[in-house]
Amino acid sequence: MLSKKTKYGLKALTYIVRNASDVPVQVGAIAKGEQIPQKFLESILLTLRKAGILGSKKGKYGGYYLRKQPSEILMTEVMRVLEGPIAMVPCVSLNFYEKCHDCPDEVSCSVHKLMIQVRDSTLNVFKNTTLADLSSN
Amino acid sequence: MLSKKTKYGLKALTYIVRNASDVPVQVGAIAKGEQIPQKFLESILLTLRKAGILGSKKGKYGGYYLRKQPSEILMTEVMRVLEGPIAMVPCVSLNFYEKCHDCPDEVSCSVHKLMIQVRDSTLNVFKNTTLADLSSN
DNA sequence: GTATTTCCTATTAAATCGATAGGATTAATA
DNA sequence: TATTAATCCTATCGATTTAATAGGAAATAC
Repeated sequence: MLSKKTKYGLKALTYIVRNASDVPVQVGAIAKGEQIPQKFLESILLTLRKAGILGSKKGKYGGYYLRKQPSEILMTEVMRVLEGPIAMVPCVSLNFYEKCHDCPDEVSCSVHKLMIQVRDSTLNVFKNTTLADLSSN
Repeated sequence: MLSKKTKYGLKALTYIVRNASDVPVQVGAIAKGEQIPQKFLESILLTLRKAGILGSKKGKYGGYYLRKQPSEILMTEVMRVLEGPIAMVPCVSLNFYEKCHDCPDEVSCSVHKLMIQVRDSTLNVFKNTTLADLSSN
């Protein structure tokens, strides 16, 4: 299941793309426009800022803005920041690899083989989709 | 994340394929061979039996066996029984569809579009993989 | 009839998720 | 400089889900 965090994060990002102007987009506006609990959204945008995807400005007329062009923000990056590993098991994760201890041998593991295929096919979608694609109608 | 339930279930199924004979395969043997807590495994195999994937025999020399040929058991079926929906959000699920209430319009939802692509690519893997594929070395 | 195995229900401990609370920090502007 | 408005930060909480365990009922081989 996609977490609410990720879902809200994606919606917020597209909202920012669609409402970008010379002043940053405020959390309150996004929360209202996308039906997201504001305090929850605050923490999500903070995560995206710390990951370098968003920039922010404090104080009056402050808010959030994109650090890169929408067409340069890949879903691989966004999903890893918000949702964590793209792979369904740590032992096939490219960015969050972990050996699984209940598995004597990865190569012969049936689950391993299947999950590599799932990872690759999902990865293929994410690396060919940018925030610009998401934001277009 | 893939649940332990699904992981154990897949391992158990391949164990049954690899150790099939004229007598059913016992839970204890699978648990030992695949390092799975036996009581937990019992409930998983019960789920697979109720779904029609496994058959069972009670009492001495009882155990579990496949109801179909390994090559006829698709991962789509197994995954839906063990893990539930293949889609990451209910609003793009083929077998477990649910409207999402925080979304005024599915067609224009950016998350929706992306998740349909992920669903289709994952589905493509599962429908082209059988238990026989998993069980071969 | 006894041992062995699956079947069934209930419970529990731990982890995760979604959300909230309350205030600290920063910046615009009157 | 005081006020207002926004992000920033930490902590916490309740609900849900997950992984696992417990205990015994039902069926079957011998």
